[in-house]
Amino acid sequence: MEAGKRITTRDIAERLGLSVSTVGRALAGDPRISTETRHRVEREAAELGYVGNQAARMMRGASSKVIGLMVPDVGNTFYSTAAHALAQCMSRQGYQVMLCETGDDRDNELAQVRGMIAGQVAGVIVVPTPNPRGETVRLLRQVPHVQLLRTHPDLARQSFGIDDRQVLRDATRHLHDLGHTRIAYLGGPAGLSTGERRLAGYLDVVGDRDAGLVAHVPPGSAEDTRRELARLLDGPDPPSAVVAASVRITEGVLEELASRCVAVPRELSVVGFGDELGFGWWGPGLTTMALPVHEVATACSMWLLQRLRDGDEPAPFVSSTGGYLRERGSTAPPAAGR
Amino acid sequence: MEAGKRITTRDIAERLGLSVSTVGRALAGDPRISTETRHRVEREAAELGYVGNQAARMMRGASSKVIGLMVPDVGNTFYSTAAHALAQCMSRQGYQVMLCETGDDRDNELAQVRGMIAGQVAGVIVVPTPNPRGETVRLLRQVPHVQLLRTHPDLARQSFGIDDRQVLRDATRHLHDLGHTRIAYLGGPAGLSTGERRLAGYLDVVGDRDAGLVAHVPPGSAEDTRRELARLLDGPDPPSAVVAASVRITEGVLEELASRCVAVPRELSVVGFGDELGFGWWGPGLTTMALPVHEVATACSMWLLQRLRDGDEPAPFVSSTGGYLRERGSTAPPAAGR
DNA sequence: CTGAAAGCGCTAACAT
DNA sequence: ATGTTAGCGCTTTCAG
Repeated sequence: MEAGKRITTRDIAERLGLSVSTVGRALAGDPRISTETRHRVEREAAELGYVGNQAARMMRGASSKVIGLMVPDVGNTFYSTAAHALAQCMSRQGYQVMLCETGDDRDNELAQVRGMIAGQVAGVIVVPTPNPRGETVRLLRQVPHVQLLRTHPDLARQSFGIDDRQVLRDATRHLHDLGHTRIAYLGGPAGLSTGERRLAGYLDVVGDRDAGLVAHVPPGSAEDTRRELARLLDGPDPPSAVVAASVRITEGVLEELASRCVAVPRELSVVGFGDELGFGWWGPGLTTMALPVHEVATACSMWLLQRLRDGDEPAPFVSSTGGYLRERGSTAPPAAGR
Repeated sequence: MEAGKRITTRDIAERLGLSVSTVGRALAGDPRISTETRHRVEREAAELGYVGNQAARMMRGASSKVIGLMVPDVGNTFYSTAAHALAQCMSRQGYQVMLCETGDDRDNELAQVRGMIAGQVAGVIVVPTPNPRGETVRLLRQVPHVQLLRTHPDLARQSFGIDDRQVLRDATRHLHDLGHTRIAYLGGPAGLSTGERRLAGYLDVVGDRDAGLVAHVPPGSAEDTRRELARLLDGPDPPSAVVAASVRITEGVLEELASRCVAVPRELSVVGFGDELGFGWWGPGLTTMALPVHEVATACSMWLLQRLRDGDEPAPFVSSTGGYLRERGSTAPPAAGR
């Protein structure tokens, strides 16, 4: 299938009876090279399909034009949206994206970081796992990086995220304002920076009153979400409303409610997290918090690229963008009987 | 933020009073090195946070442990599903994924290929654009690669895809068997290998009878799909059923039908392409063709990794996996009046 | 304007 | 069991 050997500057030099340095200079557009020689070189290079060897350039200290992106799972639209935004920004500026999935596992995360460092990435955009290994932190510190969506205190002091607390506060307040007093919260496992802020936003509105209605769902499986929701609904004194605190959890909630044929919003009001495609079709239309993931990811990559260009030590910087409520049909005042 | 200098074998060697080759051999687990020395080296390496320089290794002929993945758009769940499958396979085998978006633009595609070749990827998994540039083809041929989901005749003779023709034949037959005689087809632009096969599958069932009901939608925008569908529905003698021939088009169809409040399946039956999250929630539940994208992508990456391991020239090989009909509520026999 | 040579970090052949 | 040397492809002095 492939021709094995790659064309090098030396191939071009020999074929033209020049030295490698002349060829190299011509290709680099060095003004000292005569226009005619430069053209000959360029033509030959195009002819042979020459592509420079990035590894060799990097050994000479060139930066790599590769940005590492570490996300828990690109299968999750939350992160594939971010990956898409990044890929666009990066390619526009001549950078490439090295995609790494951590699966939210710290050892996996470390292995991936090792790979990126070994591959000499120019910078890293990381959605850190809840509790990264010390070595992961040390390695990441060797390279310009920025945190996306989640933050861990030991990593870069620069981060771009969603204002998780505001998002959940607004979601919860919407239900509160409708008159709900038993609002259940379905969130991710404890220990995640975002999870804590989302819970705080919820508690901002309900106080400690509904502590019994807070459920922490293990990550990953939709089944867990469905089970937790079922537990809440089947328990004594069930909630009249539910807020979901992640995209995955929202999906699980929607599936469970659809399969149980719960009458939304008559029996139960629901507010989702994120506005994925299809949320508008669900039942009466899902009222949900729309999140600017694409915009945040774009800003994040712009910032990193700029920082790579400047080269200087950046000041601590935390960007936190809010979401907004998109009202559809899944919320209403609680039924009279409750 | 970062400590600038990376630790090299030489740093370790100097600190331990050894030569670089001894250090290199110790790190590589060469049996000639005494266990004690090896331990000293390993400890020091761990201490300093040594990570080998992949660029230097590659200059010595080592392969890069990086697989390039070229897709039109990771924002499309069709491809993010594939990316997820790949990332999992690859990381399990110690490989990394370089993610490239072509945006279905051939010049962009060429630029991305250049970047991958320059970066010395070990192999490439490509979803080719409809009409790649000659240079793109020449460059890809220099490196082990395989085609995913789409195929272009000038690229690798190895490909993993969906049996597009069967998928659309089954979708259309389902409507035909229900008694529909005016079945509209909404597909991608002409020129794409998959588009032609999907259209062929449709025509296998309807013959040339419904040629007036075939609409080609430009890629990318949901608006185009909605407009084409509107044109068909508002035209004289409108269809009693619609088949969609891509995920994006399916999404556009669902949005348009929802916003028009078309009574599905009473006024119009619909069969979708792919079974994305939320398709089951839409209206009466979307009857659709479920596609094994994850499985196909997994098989594809396994094959490529195996091929890299073997090193030998592979035989032409085309894998084409079928989909199956998932019946939900959006299809029914045509209304009496039609 | 162009050529010769050194060196980036690593490994493999060739010495001890 | 360890050290020395050469060279991968490229850029960058330093010499013409």
